Amino acid sequence: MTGQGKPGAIAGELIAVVVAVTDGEPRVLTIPGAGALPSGPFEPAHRSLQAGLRAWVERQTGHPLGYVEQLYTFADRDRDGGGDARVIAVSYLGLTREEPGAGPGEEGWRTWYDYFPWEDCRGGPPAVIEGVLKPRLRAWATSASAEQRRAREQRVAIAFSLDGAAWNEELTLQRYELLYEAGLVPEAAAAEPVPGRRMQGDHRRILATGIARLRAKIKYRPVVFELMPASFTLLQLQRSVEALAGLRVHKQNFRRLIEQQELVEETGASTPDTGGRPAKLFRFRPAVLIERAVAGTKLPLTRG
Amino acid sequence: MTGQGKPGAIAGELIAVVVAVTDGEPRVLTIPGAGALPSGPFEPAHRSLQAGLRAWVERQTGHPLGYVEQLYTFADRDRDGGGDARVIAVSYLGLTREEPGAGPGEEGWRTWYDYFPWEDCRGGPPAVIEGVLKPRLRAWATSASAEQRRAREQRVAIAFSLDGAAWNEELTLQRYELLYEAGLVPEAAAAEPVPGRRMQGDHRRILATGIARLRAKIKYRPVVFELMPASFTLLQLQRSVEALAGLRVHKQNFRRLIEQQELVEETGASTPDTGGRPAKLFRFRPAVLIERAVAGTKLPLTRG
DNA sequence: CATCTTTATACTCCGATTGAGCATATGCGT
DNA sequence: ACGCATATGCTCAATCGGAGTATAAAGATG
Repeated sequence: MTGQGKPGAIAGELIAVVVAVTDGEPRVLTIPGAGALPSGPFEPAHRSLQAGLRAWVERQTGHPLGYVEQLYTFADRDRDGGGDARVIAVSYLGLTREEPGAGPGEEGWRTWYDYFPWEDCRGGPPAVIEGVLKPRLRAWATSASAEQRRAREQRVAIAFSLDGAAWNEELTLQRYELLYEAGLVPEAAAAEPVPGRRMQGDHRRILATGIARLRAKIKYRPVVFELMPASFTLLQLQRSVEALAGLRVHKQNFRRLIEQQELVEETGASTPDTGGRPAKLFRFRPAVLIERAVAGTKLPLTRG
Repeated sequence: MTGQGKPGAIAGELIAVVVAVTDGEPRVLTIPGAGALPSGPFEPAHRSLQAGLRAWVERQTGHPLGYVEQLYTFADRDRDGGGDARVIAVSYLGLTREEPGAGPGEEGWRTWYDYFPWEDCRGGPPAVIEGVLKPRLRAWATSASAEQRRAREQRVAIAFSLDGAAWNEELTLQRYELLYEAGLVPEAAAAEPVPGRRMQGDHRRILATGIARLRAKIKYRPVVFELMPASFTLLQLQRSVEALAGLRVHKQNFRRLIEQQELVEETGASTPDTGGRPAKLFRFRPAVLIERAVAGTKLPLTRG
């Protein structure tokens, strides 16, 4: 209360959701075999939390994280065994490019839709939702008391857009939490879990947090940059955005918005390997980077 | 890297930005005399970080925090003396109502514009900006090398809307950071600090973070609720939003937006003490609370 | 070479949103 | 009764944003 209390001794842990987009697929860096996000201790030698995170992610991937953003800090009792050792875990979202041969070989990049199949709506509504999630979530809602039932039904309806509303791609975390609460994921000791690769502990939850944050952010901050190569076509840029959002967007409107914001400029070159008419190559305008870092961007992903 | 490293021993601290709106003024809870935000240790007894925060804020203010949101977690070397004891400080934003006589008397509520006079643009652009901040920030920019100079000028121009753009009320943190970087605030050991009450350590920075977050949030989440009494007039609601944003909004458009979103419903009663025609009293629609908590709200505060 | 396929790019249309102002209603004080 | 102050309802125009149409420029195919 007074700010003078003696804090109890605890340990610090850093967890990273490191994202790249390769060939139009959103990928996340994992520890191969372990089914876990990379994580490491926060050491007194680190200058700051972010410095600590950067240090060991760069050591592992071999190239620096451009954009780093704090996600969330946990210290829930049920994370650790319940013993005396409390751990404060600070999770981060980091963006990078998956360049071939940069790190020490054994990198575990994986499409994040392996973990959340229902989040990929680029080819229309995924069949899993209608076929598996919807009936099982309905059953879960119905099994509750009348009081709770309406609340559950409403939450399910909103999260999965069952009420006819447009799919809201930002609700990744809410959807995962619903599935967890309904006991439909292996992390919640589900007898018959729903499709989707599991992760150690609460790592899949952290990943969901990162996806949700990134999906929200690309709409108003120019963070796609960090995920793109030096030059690219407008369609490649669009595909990257679509990969992250898990949604298709109107091509012409996408170009209109990108161009009217003057985020990019032509390099002068063009690439013929698009299958049709060659596309002009673009690069991000360096001046805009500073400006937009603070001011914001727009992308044609409607907010519900 | 492997997630198995032994984390170093450190301490946990919780810092709260507790906000209320009283008589159309945004107020923040401080430790009287200390010039500090309330803060307390994270104890192993706490179930989670949020639970710990709620526990002692409720004990102090006497009424519960409705909305609590994590702001940021720091562990910078320069926060503590530089000794061995590293502290991980987790800061939170909490919303409540400043009800009279609820807590043990000595509560230190203060208008947050005491700390950031330049953030209150409700009566037009504050004179401090043109009279003090602008010349001194310009001087700071000019004093740099040609390379840095342009970048500084641009940052100043964006943060304080010197380029003719509309005032962006969400840039509270960026503005404070600029002033800090320019050595114009007492926390940065300024010889001749700019107006604005200082705080202990980095607490004013944390407060700026909270203000910025809240200003951004009220535009798309129904968080004003937590700050309003059970029933209120639309003008009172508008005044609260304006107090937080530090901006005036168009009255008719505000009402249009509020009503078309069906966030509120009439209580049936009306209050005559508005000075003119009596105003209808409204309350928030409980059903909408659940719905909007996830879906979002709109407010007529244009985003730059 | 004509034609088809494929992608790129330019332009149009229309409804929804939103900023701004005008007009009317309804209380109070004098 | 009259003016004042606020509440509340309505209009108008500019813009934005979603969706479609039309044209351009390559390679592939007969």
